[in-house]
Amino acid sequence: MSAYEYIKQAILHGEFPPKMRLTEEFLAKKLQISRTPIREALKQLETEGLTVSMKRGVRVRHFTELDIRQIYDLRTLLEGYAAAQAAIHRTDSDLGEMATANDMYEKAIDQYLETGETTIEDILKINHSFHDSVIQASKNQHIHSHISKVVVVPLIFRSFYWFNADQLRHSLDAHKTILKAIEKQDTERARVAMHEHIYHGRDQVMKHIDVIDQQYTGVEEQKVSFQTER
Amino acid sequence: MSAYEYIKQAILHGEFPPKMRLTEEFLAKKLQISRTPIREALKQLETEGLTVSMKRGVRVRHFTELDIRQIYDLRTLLEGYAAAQAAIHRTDSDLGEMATANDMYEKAIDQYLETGETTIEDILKINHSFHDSVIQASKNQHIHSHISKVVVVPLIFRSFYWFNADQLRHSLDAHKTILKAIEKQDTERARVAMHEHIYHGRDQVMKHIDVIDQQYTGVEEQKVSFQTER
DNA sequence: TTATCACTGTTTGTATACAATGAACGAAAG
DNA sequence: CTTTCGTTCATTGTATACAAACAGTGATAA
Repeated sequence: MSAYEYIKQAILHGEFPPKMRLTEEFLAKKLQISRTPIREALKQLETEGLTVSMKRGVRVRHFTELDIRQIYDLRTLLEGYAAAQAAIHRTDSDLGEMATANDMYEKAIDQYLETGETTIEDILKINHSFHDSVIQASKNQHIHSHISKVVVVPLIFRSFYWFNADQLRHSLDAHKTILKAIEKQDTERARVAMHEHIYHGRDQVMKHIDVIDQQYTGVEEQKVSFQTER
Repeated sequence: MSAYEYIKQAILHGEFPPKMRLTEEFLAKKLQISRTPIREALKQLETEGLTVSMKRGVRVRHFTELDIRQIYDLRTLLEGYAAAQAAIHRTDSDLGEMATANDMYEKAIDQYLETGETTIEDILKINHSFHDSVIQASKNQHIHSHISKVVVVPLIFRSFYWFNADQLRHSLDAHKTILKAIEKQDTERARVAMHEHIYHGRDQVMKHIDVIDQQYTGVEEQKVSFQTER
C-alpha cells in the first residue's frame, strides 16, 4: 500500500481526525519510510481537497455542514448528468455490468441483515461499484475524476452509516429504478432518480453531522485552543 | 514563479506540445533547480489532468476531439449550475463585481478592435474574471476547483482564438444576458444563457481542432513511430 | 530468421543531509 | 504589566547520492 493510500484510508477511517496536524516526520516514522514519498502523498491529498496545508504543516480538512451540503449538491449534479448520459450511450454490456453490481448489492444486503457475515464496508464497496458502472456507461471519461473527488468526502463520516434494513432496501430500490430508466433510455427519469437517490444519502449523513462536529473539537493542538480561552 | 506554474504555462502556451516527453532531468536543467520540486510540480499537473505519466516518464496529454467535446460538456454543466446558483445567492456586491468585470471586458474589446493596444491574452484574462465572479456569487466554494480543472484544457488551443469583431461582440452580449438573468434572480434563464455562451465557445474551438491535431503529429520520439512504420 | 536472454544505460523512486523559514519562548525595555 | 525584539527549535523546502526499474541492444541458440 502506497503512502498516499495509507494516509487517505487513515483519514477516511477517522484515524486522523479533522484538524489533526500531519507533520511529515510523524508520518514518515509511522510508515517507516523517508519523508520524500510522504510529501508526494500529502501534495496529492491536498489537490484532492482532503487536507489543507497551512503555513506550517498540513492538517486534515474539517468539513462543516455547509461543505457537506455543497459537496452533495455537486455530486448530485455530476452523477445525475452521468445517469442521463448513460441512458443515451449505454451498451448491452454496460447494462450487464450495472445489473451484476446490483445483484451483488442485493445479495450483500441480505447477507448483512440475515447472517451478518457481510460488513457495511463490503456494502459500501459494492454500492460504489454500481455507481462506477453508471459513470462508465455515460462514456464521458473526464467525469470520473470529478465524481471521485466529490464522493470521497462523505466517507469520512462512514462510521455513522448505521444503515437499518429500511434504508438499505430503499437504496436498493433506488438503484433498480435508475437501472430501469437507463435501460429504457429515459434520460430525464434516470437523472431524477439519481438525484433523489443521492439526496436521500445526503439526508442520512446530515442527520449525524452535529454529532460529528462535537466529536472532533479539541483535536488541534492545545496551544491553539489556549489562545481562544484567553 | 514556481516550477508548477512555469511548466503549466509552458504547456498552455504550446511550448511543450502534446505527447512531448518531459523527463525530470530535462526540466530540472531548464529551470536550474533540482529534480525534487520538479517532481512535485509534475505530480500536481498529473492530478489536474494536463499530463499523463507512463511507466517511463511523463508526457503532455494529448486531447482528442472527443476529449474536448466531453470536457466542454462538463464545463457547461458546472458553470450552468454556478450561474443558476448565483441567481439565487447573489448579493449586491456580487452584482457589482460582475458588472465591473463586464465593463472592463467591453473596454478591452473596444481597445483591441480599435487601437490594438490590448491583446487577446488580456481579453481572455478579463473574460475569465467575469466567469470567476459568477462562480463566486454562486456561494459554492467547492465548485471552483472543478471548474478550474475543466477550464484550463481549451487554453492549450488559445493560439487559435482568432476572435473577430463579431465573435467578441457576441461574447459580450452573452455576458450581459447572463448578468441580467442573475440580477433578476431568474435561475433557469441564467443557466440556459450560460449554457449557450459556453457551447458557442466550444464551437469556435472545434472549428480548429483538426488543424491542431495535424500540427502536433510526430512530436513523440522517433523510436515510437519507427515501430508503427514496420 | 526469430526468439530469448543477459547486459547496459537512462530515468524514476527513495533516503538523507543541509538550508531556509516560521513559530514559540524568553529577555529586555518601555 | 505589556510590548518588542532576538534567540532557539521544530518543520518544511531543496539538493544530491544512491537504489531500483525499465527499455533498448546485441549476442546466442533454436
